[in-house]
Amino acid sequence: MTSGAKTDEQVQFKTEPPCSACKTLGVPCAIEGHVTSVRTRRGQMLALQHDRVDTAFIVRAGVLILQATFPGRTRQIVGLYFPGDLLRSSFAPPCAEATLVAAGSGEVWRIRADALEALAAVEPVVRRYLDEAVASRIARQAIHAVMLGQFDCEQKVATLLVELALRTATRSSGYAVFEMPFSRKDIADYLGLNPDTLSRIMSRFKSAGLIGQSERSRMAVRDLAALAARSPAAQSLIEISVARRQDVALRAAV
Amino acid sequence: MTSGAKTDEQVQFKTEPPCSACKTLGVPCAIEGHVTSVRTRRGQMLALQHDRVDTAFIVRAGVLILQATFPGRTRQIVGLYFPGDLLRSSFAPPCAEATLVAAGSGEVWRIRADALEALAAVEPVVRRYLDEAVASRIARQAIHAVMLGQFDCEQKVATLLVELALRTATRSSGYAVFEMPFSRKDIADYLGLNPDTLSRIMSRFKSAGLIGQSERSRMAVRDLAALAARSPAAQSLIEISVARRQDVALRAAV
DNA sequence: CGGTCCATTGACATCTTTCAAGGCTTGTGG
DNA sequence: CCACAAGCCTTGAAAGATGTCAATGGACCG
Repeated sequence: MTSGAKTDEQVQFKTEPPCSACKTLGVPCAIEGHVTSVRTRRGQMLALQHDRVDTAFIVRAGVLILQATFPGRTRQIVGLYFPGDLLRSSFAPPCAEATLVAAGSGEVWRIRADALEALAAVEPVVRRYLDEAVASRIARQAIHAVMLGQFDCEQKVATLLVELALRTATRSSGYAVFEMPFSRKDIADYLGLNPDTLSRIMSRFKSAGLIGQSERSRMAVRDLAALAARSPAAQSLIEISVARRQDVALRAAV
Repeated sequence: MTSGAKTDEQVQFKTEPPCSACKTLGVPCAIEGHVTSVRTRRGQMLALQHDRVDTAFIVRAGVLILQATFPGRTRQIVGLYFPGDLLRSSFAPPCAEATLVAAGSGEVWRIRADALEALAAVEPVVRRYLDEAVASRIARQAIHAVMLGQFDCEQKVATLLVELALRTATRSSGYAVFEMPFSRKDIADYLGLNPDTLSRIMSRFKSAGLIGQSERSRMAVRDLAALAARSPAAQSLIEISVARRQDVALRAAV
């Protein structure tokens, strides 16, 4: 690690036209000059506490997994962080072996939480970004909780597929195709199922024509509407997805 | 509702010695002059969006329940809010019939989110309170997610009892006694169980001597250590509880 | 005193996990 | 280029846990 964490005196007011990254992710470019950029590859662990201080991570590309393990139990993935999402080390529960792992190759910005706070104090755009990122995280965790507590296994899988499709899919000849940087075990640990059960559901979805044949690390959703019909949370996820895009468009227009 | 929401011009800088409420809950008293105080009684619903604007709630006494229901499923309680906790309407997932309900009698401060934000901009104490309240909420939701996804039903119940004991119990002759402002169904909906199963677990705990005979809306924990031993999350909850107290003590000392 | 709501408990059904075997994919080394 | 090994995924059968339904009992309220 050559660049190290930025210190407070480097934080200063900057006004620039929105860069392309701002337009697509909603992350204020004012932050860029103050971060350490980290490239990730599949399975790479990121230290949550850097130099023992509260640290913030902003996902630029790829997906981050925040997982927690309590003694005697298998791990639970408590959150998926997509491009534009923000994560702070203080989000991780104490005493829970919380770790942050890259699901696939990608890029992450790292910045000391106090430096980010200082930026937010002088840049209203940054403040708004922080507020929204945090509120949307809590709302999404709430959806995750409903899913874990109330959905049966088929609904859980449908919900995840809809979420991933809305987040990262590109359309190609009727299919919504997206990278699947998770192993079966990862998905199972996110949904609170076991891998065998998950495999059964996937097979069922395949034979029902909802998804295409899996090509290892890539997923092709054939009938997103039918999938959404099986997920009680679909409407909420769509709403969030729409809100995010409008929000980004709005910010880019400013 | 006679007082109505505070408007922006009412927000101004105030510096006072910490009041007793600050010392016990960690909520900066600078906020007090700008809030609408609401008294609650059991089952009372609080409108999440007041006058269609993002609203913040700060619990002063009692417990608030944030619940969400997706179409075709029973409700899930996604969070319990104890005295000192902060809640914003943007924390509720969209399209999910999210409602905020008082679990028992108590007091809640209500303030427009933008007014609170303006306060935080000029009062570092308020800013720090907001940051910590939000981070601790996310961390607690993560613990909730692990519980919902990985714990068996006995561990879930043990976890809730430990959490409530740490939050609100008073010791009396060896027992940790606390008010139980939740019905069996409330608890079941928080833990992702059904009420019948929950009842069985409670009976099992009673005959094992972990808890005393229930006296309707009051719980007496007989052997907190044994209960904690059955909850993989006990250590985390204790940690959070200790951190909160130290934090409050620290702030009161300033 | 009777009614209503909530909690408890048993019997049973269902869903999910567990365990084990086998197949497929991927990467490595000859 | 092929053979082989390792890991992951799939699938069946059986076991276990949890949910469902229904009956009963108790507390609170009018």
